[in-house]
Amino acid sequence: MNNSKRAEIFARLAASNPAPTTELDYKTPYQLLVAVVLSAQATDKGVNRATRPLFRAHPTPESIVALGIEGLEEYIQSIGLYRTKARNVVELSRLLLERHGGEVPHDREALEALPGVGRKTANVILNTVFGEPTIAVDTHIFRLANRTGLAPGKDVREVEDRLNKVVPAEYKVNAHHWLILHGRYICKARTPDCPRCVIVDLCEFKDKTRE
DNA sequence: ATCCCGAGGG
DNA sequence: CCCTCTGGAT
Repeated sequence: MNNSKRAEIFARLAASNPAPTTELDYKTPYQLLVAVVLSAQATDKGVNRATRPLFRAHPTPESIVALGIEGLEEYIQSIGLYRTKARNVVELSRLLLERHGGEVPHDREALEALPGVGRKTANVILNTVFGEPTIAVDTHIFRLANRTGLAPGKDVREVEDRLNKVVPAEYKVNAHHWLILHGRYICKARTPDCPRCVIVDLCEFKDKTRE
């Protein structure tokens, strides 16, 4: 796929998507960090259902640490991987207080040093909280990038590197949100909604119904 | 490569 | 019933 085609794809995604936003409910950078950690292998709806009452009762790292692992498990039991996540979130909150004054650090190394936080989560925070031009490649974006031919790669890191080379400068900060929304609602895993897709004509996948 | 883990979609 | 969901750590 050539670059003018790619530029056209980003232009259309920009035009067809609403203002960039996450679908996770949160009020502070800390809450976003917790919500993203909880979202691993879980749906955003499920995460929001759990975090709404959680954040109402325990909005801060101090409060989550006080709540403790077992207490947190009760809030997030309906999410997959809840034991690991409860441990990670309480420990992560403790480390935030210990190392960063309870604030979410604007620093990739510091973020990835927190339990439960890997490259993908760090990229979401850097982009959404700090406005950096990072692209967090999740399952949606990985599928979209490969399927369409936009930025094919064998693993998540390769797709991320290719996307970073290919995204036009003016879309760097918002590209992540448009890509993920398109992957989630249009270029769906099982049943892609090609009739409603604004880039079908540029897509290498358009005639197939399955990968 | 495998485990952690449960809910909901198709 | 099988698969997927905004992964990360071992």
